[in-house]
Amino acid sequence: MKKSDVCGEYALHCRRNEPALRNRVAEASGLSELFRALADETRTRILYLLAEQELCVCDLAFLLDMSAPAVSHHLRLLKLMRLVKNRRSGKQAFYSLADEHVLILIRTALEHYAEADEGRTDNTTA
Amino acid sequence: MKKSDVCGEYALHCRRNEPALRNRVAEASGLSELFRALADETRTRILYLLAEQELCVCDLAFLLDMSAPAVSHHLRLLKLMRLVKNRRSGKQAFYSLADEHVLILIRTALEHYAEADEGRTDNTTA
DNA sequence: TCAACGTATAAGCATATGCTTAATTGTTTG
DNA sequence: CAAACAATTAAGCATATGCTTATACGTTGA
Repeated sequence: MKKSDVCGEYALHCRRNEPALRNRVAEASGLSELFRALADETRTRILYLLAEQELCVCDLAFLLDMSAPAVSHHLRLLKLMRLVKNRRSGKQAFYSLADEHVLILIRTALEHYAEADEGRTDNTTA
Repeated sequence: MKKSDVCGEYALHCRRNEPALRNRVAEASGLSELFRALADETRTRILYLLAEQELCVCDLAFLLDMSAPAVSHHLRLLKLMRLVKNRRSGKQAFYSLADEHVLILIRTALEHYAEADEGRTDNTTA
């Protein structure tokens, strides 16, 4: 895309603050990676379950009514993003939350969700 | 999937706490929807930019070096999730953050990211 | 009212994501 | 060592997501 295609290249409101804004773009780099790990219903369920107590793969498979491979697959991603940690005890692998950031994220999301629903009384608009 | 496939159906650690855990599964419903809105690099960039100042579509298109339709498409989703709001001024539509939840989410994610990177000194493990 | 411009929507395509089944690894126990 | 079991990994397929281009909408100003 050519920059000249937008807004005639002169009437931009961002121009006077452009350096700061460019910084923002750079700083946000990689941010979505973490959110992508949270962007799946199964994974948020897993995290919220682990917030209650440590669980093994088969526990999760049972509670979520899913196959063990599917759960394992999700846990792998969550571990990669440092959202969960695990310890092995014999044949089983017990997973738990890696830190409290996950809780903050989930709690904030729930809050937002609640407030967003309030505002949705006039939901006829697009 | 049959429940009897997992862990022999008797040795589950979650059984004594099953009601609470089932509750968790239910409560987490819809949580991922919000995170999905944040699970895209372009959208996190947009939000982080709007955290700096109000901007119109063409500003964003310029700063992100993207087509206006693409930006508009993302803004639509963000608005739907109540993450941004907009006002019109003439031909232009100015977007800004809807509330402070977004900032908390982004800030927490950045924190987590920083700490996760620290722990990544021994990155030979899986 | 017509042309120009900023924004929004629609259709179509390429890639990404998540599940399933099947096979593999690793640990315990006979 | 062999069998059983929990977990993981791999391959394959269906769906979802994000971009592009083209088109439509809405406001401004001659």
